[in-house]
Amino acid sequence: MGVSAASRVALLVLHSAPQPLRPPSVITGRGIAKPLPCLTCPAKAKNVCKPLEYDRQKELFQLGHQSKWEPRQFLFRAGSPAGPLFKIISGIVAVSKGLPDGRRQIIALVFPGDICGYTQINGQYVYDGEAITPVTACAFDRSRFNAFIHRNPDVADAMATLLQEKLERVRQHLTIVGQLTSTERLASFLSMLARAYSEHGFQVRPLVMPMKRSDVSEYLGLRTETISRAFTKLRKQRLIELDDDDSIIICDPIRLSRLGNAMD
Amino acid sequence: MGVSAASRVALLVLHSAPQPLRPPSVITGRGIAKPLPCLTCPAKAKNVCKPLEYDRQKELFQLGHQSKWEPRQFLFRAGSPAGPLFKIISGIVAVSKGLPDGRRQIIALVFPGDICGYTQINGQYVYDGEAITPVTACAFDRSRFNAFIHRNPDVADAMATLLQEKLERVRQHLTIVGQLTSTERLASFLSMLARAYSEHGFQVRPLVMPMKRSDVSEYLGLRTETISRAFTKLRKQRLIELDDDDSIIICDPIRLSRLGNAMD
DNA sequence: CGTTGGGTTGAGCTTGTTCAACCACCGTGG
DNA sequence: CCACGGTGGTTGAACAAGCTCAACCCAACG
Repeated sequence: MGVSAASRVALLVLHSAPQPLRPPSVITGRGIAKPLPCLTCPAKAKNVCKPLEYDRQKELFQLGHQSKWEPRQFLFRAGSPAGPLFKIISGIVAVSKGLPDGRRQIIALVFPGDICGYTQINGQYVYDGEAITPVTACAFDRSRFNAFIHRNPDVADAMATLLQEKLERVRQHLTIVGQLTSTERLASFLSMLARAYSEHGFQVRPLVMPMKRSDVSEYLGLRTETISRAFTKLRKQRLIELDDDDSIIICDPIRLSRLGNAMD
Repeated sequence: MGVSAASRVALLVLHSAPQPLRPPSVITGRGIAKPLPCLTCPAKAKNVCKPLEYDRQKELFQLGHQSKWEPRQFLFRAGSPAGPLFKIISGIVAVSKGLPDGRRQIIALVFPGDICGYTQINGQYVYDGEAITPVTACAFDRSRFNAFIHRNPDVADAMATLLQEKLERVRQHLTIVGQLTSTERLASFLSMLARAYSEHGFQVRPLVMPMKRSDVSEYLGLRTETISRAFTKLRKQRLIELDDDDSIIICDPIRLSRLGNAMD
C-alpha cells in the first residue's frame, strides 16, 4: 500500500470545509476596499474568535497574518525563539516533543479552530509543530495577542475553556498510552479520529488517514510495524476495512470504540 | 522491605512544612474572635490565593472549609456528582482514571498549593482523587468559587497559569510513558519527585517515598514487579540507595536525571 | 503467633521490538 | 517509453522487554 503524501492529502482536502474564495469587501477607514477573511472563515466559530463581533474580530485579525504550509513543513520548532502562535484554519498539525536520541512523542493533533504554538518557556517554543496535511493558519503576534486577551474578558474565558479541553485530551491520551495494548490503542485512536472528523465536517466513510504509519506510531508510543500488525488484526476482526489507498471504513464503530475502552 | 503506610507517612509528615497551630485571632464584623487560618497557611503563596490581600482572602476562605483525609481515602470519585474542588494544604493526592476492567492510570500527583477536583463533565467528577498521605485541603463550593474567579481578574489569571502548568506536566508525563523504558521511567520519576520535594521544602536526602510500588506502577504505566526490578537496577548502577525503610538516597542526581532523559 | 500487606525475586510466557525482505506506488531521468 | 531509486507499508523470524504467576521475605498488628 504505497500512498504518497499528495494523494493522502488530496482525498482529505476534498472533503474538508470549503475555503473562502471571495469574501465580501468592506471599506476601511482610509477608504480602501479590503475584505476581512474572518467573515467566511470556517474556524470563526471556535474559541477565541467565537465571541467577537465585527470590530473586535478585525482588531484581532490585524494582530497577525494568514499563511500556508505544505505537509512536513514546520510551523514552529522546539528550542527556537518563541514567535507567533497559530490558530489553525484548515488542515492538521502534529505537535510533538523530541528526545535527544531521536525518539519522538506526538503530544496532540491540532484540528481547524484549535490553537497551537502557545506554550513557551524561556522565550522558546517547547514543542515541534509540523503540518501533516496542507495547512492554513492565522499567525498571531504573541505579546499583542496576550494583550488583546487581557483587554477582553470573554476572550480570556474562551482561552481558559480551550486550555481545559486540551488538558482533558492529553489526560485521555496519557491513559491510552499508559494502559492499553497496541490493538486497543489503535482502536481508540481510530474512534477518536472518526469523532474529530465528524465534528469538523470531514467525511468519515471512508475515513482518510491524514498521517502515515510512523506518525500514528509516534502518537501511540509504538513502532510502525506494530501499528501495521494492529491494523491487520482489526481488519481480521472485521472491525475495519482497509482500502488500497489509505482510507479506512469503520465497519463496527461501537465495537471498535468498546475495544478502545470507550476513550473517544 | 515491608513498610506500613503509617511509617511511610510518619517520615514524610515529619519533614513537611509545619502546620498552623494557633493563628492570630482577628475580630469579625459581629465582634466574635475568629482566626483566619490562611494567614499562616503554607499554601497561601500558591496560585489562586497568591494575589489576595486580607479581605479577599477571607471572602474566598468563606466559600469553603478545611478538611482532613487519611491515606487511601478519596477526596472525590469519578462519576459521582461534582461537589467541591480542593486546594491542597498539606499532603499528596493522586488523581487517576480507572478503566472498567480495573486498570488505572494515575494522571497526576497533586502537591500542596495545587488544586484538584476541578474537572467535571455533565456535573460529575471525571477522575478519582485519593489521598496517598494524610491530607489537609480547602474544599471550595464549585459555583461560588467560579463566581469569585469571574469577579477577580487577577485570580482568573492565576488560575490560567495553573492550568498551563498542569498541561505542561501531563505532556511531560505522556512523553515519559510513551517513549521511555521502565528504568528510564523510574529514573525520571524519581528526579521529578526530588524536584517537587525540594520545591515544597520536603527533605530530599533521604527522599521518603510517599506512595507504594503499586501507585508508582500506575503512574508510570508498568507493573509493580517491573518497578521493583527497575529499583534494583538503579541500585546496582549506584544511582540510588534503598534504605530498609522506604526512603531513597539519590547518589548521583545528574546521572539519574540524564538517564530519565532530563524530563524533570 | 498467625495473619496481612507490601516488596523482592525467579521462571516462563506474551507482547511488542528489531532486523530484514519484499511489494506497490510514484517521480525522475535516460 | 521504460529503468531506476525512494518512500511508505506489510510480513516473517528472532529477540528482548515487560508481564504473569508463584514463592518467599519482612515488618506491623491484632
